[in-house]
Amino acid sequence: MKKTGIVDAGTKNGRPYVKLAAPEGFSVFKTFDCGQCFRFDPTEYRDGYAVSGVAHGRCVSFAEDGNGVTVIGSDESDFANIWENYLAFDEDYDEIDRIVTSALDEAGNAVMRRAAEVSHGIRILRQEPWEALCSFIISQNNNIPRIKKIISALCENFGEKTGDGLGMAFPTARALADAGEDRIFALKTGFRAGYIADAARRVADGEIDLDRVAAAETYEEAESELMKIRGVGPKVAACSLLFGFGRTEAYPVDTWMKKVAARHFESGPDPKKFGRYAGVAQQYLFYMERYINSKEN
DNA sequence: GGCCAGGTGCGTA
DNA sequence: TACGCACCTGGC
Repeated sequence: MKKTGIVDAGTKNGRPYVKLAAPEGFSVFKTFDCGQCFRFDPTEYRDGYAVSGVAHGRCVSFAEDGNGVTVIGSDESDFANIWENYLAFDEDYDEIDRIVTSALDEAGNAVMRRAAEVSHGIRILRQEPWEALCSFIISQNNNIPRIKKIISALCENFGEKTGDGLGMAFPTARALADAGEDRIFALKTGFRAGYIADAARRVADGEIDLDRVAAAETYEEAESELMKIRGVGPKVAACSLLFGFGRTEAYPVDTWMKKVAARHFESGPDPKKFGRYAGVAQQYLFYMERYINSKEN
């Protein structure tokens, strides 16, 4: 794998930035468009594409153009300590692609090659566990614009200002537990208000220890711990584990993945065949299906 | 007006 | 164990 490195760093318009030699094929657009995170939006960027948002309690922008990727709002130390890991730059996606496109039978591999091609450049982000858990509780029976709206409202009401004062961090479990179900419901969370409150209380009280979930030996162990929370079923647990706990073997099955199974496979792909990269395979198939769907409509 | 949106819990067979 | 159905809300 080509080594990721900083090729330039400095300050522009009062904000630090680092310019990267990013891994070949890394796509800011696809990574932040594929539905894995809800706090980033496209922003104006000359000669390229950029998203801005908040993660790990910091405001940050990721910009891509013909020359590479720039992280705005980050100095060299933040990049090394936070964003390099957030973007999972230590993962070798060329190798992962080889694995997920050769795990099935001939027909299945052909589907996977197509999915990997359409999705080329997506990286599974390493988001904060609590934020991911809470976000995917909100995602159930919901659409992306409204999920983003609700999360933004939670941050505005119960989050703390980011260090640079430019944005609001995702509220802690304690903050949401203290807020209580009624105030969470008031932000149009609907029937999910009770779920969010339950999750917040259990996490804040230490009844559910997210560090222990992260350190769990087996997937089943981590899953069953999360599923103690009201409103967390297999799908929400899988999304949380994949996007918030670094469990790349998690394989969330939602309505899109059911469409994938019906459209492209005799009997849906067996996630076990993809081993510890089932989640990446899932994300590729998911992205392909949504891509196909957007072309048809 | 009814249906759907990146599910889940609950009641019923 | 395996269904069907309701659930808040907003957009079409």
